[in-house]
Amino acid sequence: MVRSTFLVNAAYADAAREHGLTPQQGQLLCVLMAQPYGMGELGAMLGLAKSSMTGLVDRTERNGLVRREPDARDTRAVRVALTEEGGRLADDFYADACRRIENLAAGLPPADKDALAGLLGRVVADNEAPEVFTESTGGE
Amino acid sequence: MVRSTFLVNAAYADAAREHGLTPQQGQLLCVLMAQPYGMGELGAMLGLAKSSMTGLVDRTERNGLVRREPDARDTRAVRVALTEEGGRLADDFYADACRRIENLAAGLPPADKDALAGLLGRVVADNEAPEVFTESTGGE
DNA sequence: CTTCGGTAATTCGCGGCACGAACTACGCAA
DNA sequence: TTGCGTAGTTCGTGCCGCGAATTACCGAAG
Repeated sequence: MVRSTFLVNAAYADAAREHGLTPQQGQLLCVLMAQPYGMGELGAMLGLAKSSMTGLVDRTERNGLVRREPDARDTRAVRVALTEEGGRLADDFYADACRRIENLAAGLPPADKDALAGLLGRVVADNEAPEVFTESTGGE
Repeated sequence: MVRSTFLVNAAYADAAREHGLTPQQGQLLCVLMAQPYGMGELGAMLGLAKSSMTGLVDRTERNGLVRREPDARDTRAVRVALTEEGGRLADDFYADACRRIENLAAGLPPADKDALAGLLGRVVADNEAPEVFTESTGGE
């Protein structure tokens, strides 16, 4: 259902706005919660061109949420890391976004919520790691 | 699951791009498949400010997909309608987008697909028409 | 009829977002 | 050393979304 996607999108965007973030900047912060990454890695993870990343990191850096650090192993490369403030905001935003999305399913009985989570998890798993081992379904 | 939303978004965006549309223009076409609407109505349906609609309709009109028609009852108002070409494209795009999204669940057995559709439908129904009749669940 | 508040849409200026092409600067191997 | 590949940036373009101000009209109240 496409419409359920709109709901999630809207909930996500609302959560971001309420924390003074754009959805993209929020996503960036969430990715960086785990660990710092290089620009190229971030682009791959978020599905963006390198040139798009520069701007996104620029804006987020200007807001004091992330920092560019030199990579010890590679003079060319850069590690993007959360600042103190960025880390706090990321935690808050992440929790809030989860809460809101959880809330969308509030009308469902717990068993159905579990079922839904399980099904969506399967869909994600099926689509997240394709490419390899396309044995029987002559894909492309 | 937020990630399933990304998948749907990506599938939708891909479908749009392949038909030479932006996601927003694709959405506009889909809404107009049913019938023409005024600018204000469209803004409400798509969750956009009126000033945002003007530009979106401008660009889509420039591509020859929609047309502004005067409203017989109200000289101020405008009806936005699909052109011939826009109608064809809307049909194609809509079918394609549905196919792609359907495909995301291809790895699930039919029974699970039905279950998923049912659950998501409930979530949508619960969230689409709130506001009224919040009787027992002291909502908000 | 005139006045006047509300409404439909547009215009303007701003900023975010995404892209590709061109460029810099470095890593690395031949 | 030469030269290819890679990490990031810059630049120019276009889409998108917003709020504030503006234009033009509707409709009701006086």
